[in-house]
Amino acid sequence: MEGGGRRRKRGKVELRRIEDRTSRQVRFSKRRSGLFKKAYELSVLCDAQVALLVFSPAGRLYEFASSTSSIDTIFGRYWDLLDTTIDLNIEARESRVDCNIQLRQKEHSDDPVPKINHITQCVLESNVNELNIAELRGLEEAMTNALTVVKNKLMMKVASVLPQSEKKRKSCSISEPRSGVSS
Amino acid sequence: MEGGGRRRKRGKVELRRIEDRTSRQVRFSKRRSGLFKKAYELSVLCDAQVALLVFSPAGRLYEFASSTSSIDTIFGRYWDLLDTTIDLNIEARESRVDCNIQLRQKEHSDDPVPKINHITQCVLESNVNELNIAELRGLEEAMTNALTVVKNKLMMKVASVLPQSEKKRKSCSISEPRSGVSS
DNA sequence: GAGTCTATTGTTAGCCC
DNA sequence: GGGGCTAACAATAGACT
Repeated sequence: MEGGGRRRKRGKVELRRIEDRTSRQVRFSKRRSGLFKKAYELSVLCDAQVALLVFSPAGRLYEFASSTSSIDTIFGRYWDLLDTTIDLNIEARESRVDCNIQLRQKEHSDDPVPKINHITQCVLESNVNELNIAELRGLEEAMTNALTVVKNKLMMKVASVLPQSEKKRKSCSISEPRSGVSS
Repeated sequence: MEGGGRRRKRGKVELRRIEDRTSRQVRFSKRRSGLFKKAYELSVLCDAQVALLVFSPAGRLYEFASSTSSIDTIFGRYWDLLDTTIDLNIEARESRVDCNIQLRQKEHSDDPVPKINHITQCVLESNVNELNIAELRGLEEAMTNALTVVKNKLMMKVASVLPQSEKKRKSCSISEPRSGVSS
């Protein structure tokens, strides 16, 4: 078996991106299956609701949801917990940009201890035309995050009023094409 | 070490719900941290986008998102792969709802500054959870437009400070990493 | 790519505090 | 609830098919 000496020397795993493309792909495949197995075990053993989304570097989607739920259900529950307030005040002519985005987790009935998940704050003060690069980056990121939240809220809201039979229909649309599951 | 005999006899893990409440809670806590660690390692080692949501039986939420993204972003990407036209369908059904935010937006489509100003009117102090579908759609569009303006400003700003020889290259964006393993 | 093998590292069950 | 300990299991890196 071993032929010419020991076959390997593993060494501890360094926690950084694997540079070699092939090796990274192999690692991804193996660790992904391990991760999904762990997620499954947690959901069964401990009766937990688990939703897991993984996009490979190539853009392929892998998903898991604990058996009693769907991904949409679990993420919807997540969003229901977020008490989202977006206070976006931009007055370009007044030379002032003020962007404040907060995502808070509401109290859960079973758990009286409120937990703050995210507090993203971006307060910039100047004309949008006079913002420096760092400020523009901050504003861009804050607005991107806020926009994503709005989109997701919208989707959940829309889905909640659609007939069940239409919720999962994938159809052509005006959205730009994306890379995705090709299988 | 073994003192008065061996301390335990583990046996293989049975894949079924742990009945004892305390034991299940302890298992959940330990396995959850293990799962999140695995998710983190996968995202770093293999450069994958990972979103993980776990609800404990008690209803407490635990979440993880790979450092370059947020849960909202990753789930939005997931949704984009599946349900790109739901909002269009519902728009037709709900067309009787007045989308005045959207309409006002379009009046100024040639001038970015008034666009941004309109966000003030649309979003100021609004609670996203309480918006209806039409309002969410208007908000989405307004924010998308404003974000485009910010991105363009940023691009121009970056170009203006680049050395002449690099101006023709598309500049890479430097986004700072976020918190890694959430616990 | 995916599957097999095995030495090695990594995880965790059952205790304790 | 959380943290530490250690032995018993489990996951997996590297090599090969």
